[in-house]
Amino acid sequence: MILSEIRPLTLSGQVRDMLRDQIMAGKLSPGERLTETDLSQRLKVSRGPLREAILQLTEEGLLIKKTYKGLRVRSISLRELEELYSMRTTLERFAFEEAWEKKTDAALEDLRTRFDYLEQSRNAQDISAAVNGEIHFHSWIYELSDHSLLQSHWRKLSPLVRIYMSIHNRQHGVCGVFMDANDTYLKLAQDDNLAAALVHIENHMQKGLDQVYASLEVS
Amino acid sequence: MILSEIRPLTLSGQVRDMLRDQIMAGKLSPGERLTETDLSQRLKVSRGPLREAILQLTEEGLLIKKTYKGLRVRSISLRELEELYSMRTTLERFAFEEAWEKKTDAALEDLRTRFDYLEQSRNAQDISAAVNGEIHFHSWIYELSDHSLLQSHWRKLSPLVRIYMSIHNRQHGVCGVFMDANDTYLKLAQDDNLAAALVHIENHMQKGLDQVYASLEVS
DNA sequence: CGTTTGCTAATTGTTGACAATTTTTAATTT
DNA sequence: AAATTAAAAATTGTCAACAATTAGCAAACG
Repeated sequence: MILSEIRPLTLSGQVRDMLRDQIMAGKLSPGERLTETDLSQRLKVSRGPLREAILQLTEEGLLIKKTYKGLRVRSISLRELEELYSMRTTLERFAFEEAWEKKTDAALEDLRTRFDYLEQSRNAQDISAAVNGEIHFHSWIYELSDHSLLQSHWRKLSPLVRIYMSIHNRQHGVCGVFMDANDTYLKLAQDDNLAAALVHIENHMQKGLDQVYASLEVS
Repeated sequence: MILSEIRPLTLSGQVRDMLRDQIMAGKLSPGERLTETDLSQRLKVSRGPLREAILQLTEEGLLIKKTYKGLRVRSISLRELEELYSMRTTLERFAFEEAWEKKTDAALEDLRTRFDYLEQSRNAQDISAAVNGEIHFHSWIYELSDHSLLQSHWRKLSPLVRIYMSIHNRQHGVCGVFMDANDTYLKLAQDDNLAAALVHIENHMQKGLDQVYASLEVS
């Protein structure tokens, strides 16, 4: 008999996950002001656990909180977007360096599975699933790195990536940012050339930024 | 008239800072179990703000919290230490790349000031001040980078660096880990050779790790 | 004697009321 | 009428009591 540990789901944890999903899904739009009383009434939860959830989302960067002033949903400026790209490039290059020697056939099979899921969600035009798939696809290298500190920094960064993708996808359709780059990513991950993979990450990110600039000029 | 914004210091914020200081200073030893009731009585604060402080310190990695199980002060294993060094190398190299073009005479003067303060604390054998000085010295490049996302990741990492330094200094005296490397660091920061500086960071960190290994073999 | 079961004490999670602070609104003054 | 002040309404921060969960221990059972 195989049993895995059951970890109790605290109320504050459930609230945190719920709010995160809502923000990702764009139900709470960027810049929007939130009040604790309203949230606690709508969620049928007292303010204690709600405040704990809010605090965690603040640490993740999804909410902005000022003492006695209130709460706003994070919005991403162009400047912050540039920072997001450069930071992610740094972390993901490091992840590749750490993980490269740990690749196995099983791990590569795992990556292909994630890729297929992503493509499927894309074709189905399911924005939410596509964003999840994109994050899950790129999480692969971090998990493989087996570097828990790096993973915790990726967990800190990924919500911002998600929120940006959600915004972008809603504006430009689901086939937006990383349309074709991911199959190159998949190919290079399967190859045996670390240097080439590192270069691709750099290009991949730069391409994403360029698309953002382009979409800004149009609008 | 120049006035900076006054932000009210909430109770939870004060508790957070107080607890962080106590952990850094080693008043709460690694692995030690803490109970909320005891802390709230000793700090003369109700459990609400205390829990918020605890939550933040958990996010910083200084405390480990398990649902319904309790609270422990973080202890650093050798494995985690290796991760800490590699992660810090990655971030600090990135910070140098981002900040290199932004160096000014005033900024370099600032760095020298931080260096002097650090040396002074060292000579005075003031462990707490030396750790603060070390962090402040190395924070310089992150501040100069003007990259707020990078800075927030450094803020996440630095408490772990502090806690490690505290432990190490208490065991081996204040002149421990980075004794001579910092003046090289200072010299290279003032020079005009980015590549050399990047290499030094790598060496700097590796040297720190080697010292740890050496001290482990002795004990 | 070792194991299991049910109880008790201790600890964490949650709640609703209260205090401190800010924002809004209306009255007052110039 | 515009600007300033003062009361009020709304919102966030804090507290103390209550519920849920865990850990320790003793009695019951094999």
